[in-house]
Amino acid sequence: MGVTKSDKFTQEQNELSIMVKALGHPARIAIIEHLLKVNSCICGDIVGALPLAQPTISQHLKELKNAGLVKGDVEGTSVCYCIDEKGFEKIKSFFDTVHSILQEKKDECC
Amino acid sequence: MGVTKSDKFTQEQNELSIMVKALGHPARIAIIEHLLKVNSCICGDIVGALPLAQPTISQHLKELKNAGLVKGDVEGTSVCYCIDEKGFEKIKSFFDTVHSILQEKKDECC
DNA sequence: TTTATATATTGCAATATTACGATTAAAAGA
DNA sequence: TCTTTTAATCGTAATATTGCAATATATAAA
Repeated sequence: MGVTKSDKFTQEQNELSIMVKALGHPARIAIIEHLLKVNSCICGDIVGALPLAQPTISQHLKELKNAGLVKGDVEGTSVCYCIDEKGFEKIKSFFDTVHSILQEKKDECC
Repeated sequence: MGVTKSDKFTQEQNELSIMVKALGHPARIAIIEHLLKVNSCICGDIVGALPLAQPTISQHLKELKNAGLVKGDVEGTSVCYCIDEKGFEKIKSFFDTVHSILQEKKDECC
């Protein structure tokens, strides 16, 4: 039905999947990579750097913001976007845990 | 248009986003967590462990398999699913990189 | 105040995803 | 062979996502 049964899963599972899902699009990966590359935080010139129209990028930025992966500071007419470390820490800690569990039980599987 | 413009992004961005996207659903997070919990690899009793119907889980497993995050070994009538470490290594290495870049440029941002 | 600039929002078309009942396929056992 | 068991596939309904043109909004500059 196109509708995820969120109520059937834990809050942690839902929260994690929302953050991870926000990175499940090449444009949003590209936005994050761009924000990492320019070493101060960057404004709307993300639009110039990506091959998508301004409204599309604005929408992607909104999703990244909702997921807690990006912050936006208004500065006059423009907006300064930058990475929200807290979100990335949460994701990283999940994958770190997966990795260490896999290390422990090395070779038990297929 | 509901269609991602993959051709406008790098192969790495596309591949990473496909793997990450596969984890962008609470059921698929739950499947991975389940596979980590049972310390030998587990078969179709994932269906018993999750609050979704068998065809739905089969579909989620297929997506995880396509993304290279899970492997399935046929064993008679049943199938033994387990985590594909290689996929998780790739994802982890992305988030490790993000983390270390963020460490370097501590406090430059918003 | 008018104008220019930068972003966000709206509305919509095309496509993708989620979920599951019904069915099929494939191997094991009677 | 027939039956049972397990998992995949098909078909379909409901909903979500992607992308952009057009438009709105908001601040700065003239």
